[in-house]
Amino acid sequence: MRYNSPVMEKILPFPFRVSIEEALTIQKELERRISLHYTLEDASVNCIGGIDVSYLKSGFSMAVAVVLSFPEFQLLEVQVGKAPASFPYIPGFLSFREGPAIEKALSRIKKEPQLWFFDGQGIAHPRGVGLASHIGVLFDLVSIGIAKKPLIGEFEPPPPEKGAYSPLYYQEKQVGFAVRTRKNVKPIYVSPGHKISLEGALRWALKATGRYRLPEPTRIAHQLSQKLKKEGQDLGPGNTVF
DNA sequence: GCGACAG
DNA sequence: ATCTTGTCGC
Repeated sequence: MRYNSPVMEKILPFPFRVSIEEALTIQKELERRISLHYTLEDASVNCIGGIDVSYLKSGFSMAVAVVLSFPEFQLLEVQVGKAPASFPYIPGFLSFREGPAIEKALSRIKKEPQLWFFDGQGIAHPRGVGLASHIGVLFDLVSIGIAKKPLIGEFEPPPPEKGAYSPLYYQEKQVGFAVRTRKNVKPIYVSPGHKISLEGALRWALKATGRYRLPEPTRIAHQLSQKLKKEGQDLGPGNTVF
């Protein structure tokens, strides 16, 4: 796992530890590098990844990255990354709070999934660069944003049937979809992160969904994240920044 | 100014 | 996200 060098030339050496002003500049730089072109070869996708972040009493954030086989959804790899949660949570700047831990977890992944799922927005963001897009461009990954709640935009509630969806618009443009992954259950908000199209993101979000509201990658990552935290995993595969 | 506001 | 138990319903 390495940084997308062209991007890093612009935002090294501290991609996440920045001021709001610098964060805005970085987001602008990353946004222009987002690709919404679908390049995945569906038949060759046999591995998908998911990342979720939880917070520890210690003030650290812990990111859990999981790799699942596709379409079996068997757990193939788990990596953990911890870092001080120094940047505060500010809607529109989540990447800067969770980025450090995510970078740690991603850097330890050995098996490379063809597609990554993030718990947050992709391009459905005030400046078009949500968590999935931000990390996607930074690490040159194909990514999709899977959010449990909308951040921006307008949409009509999709029909209460499993698989139903409606477009999510923001400033005249479609930036994602409100998707009903289960009958009579609240929808999730799907938007492309990087190197994938709107339709591709929608299709893969549904293909990666099993019997639960959330797609398997982020669902499993979240489940493990909560489990590891509860068991006080201050040891294990995860180390610390600094 | 008021309300909204991923995790 | 996090603080927190049981409980109603598909």
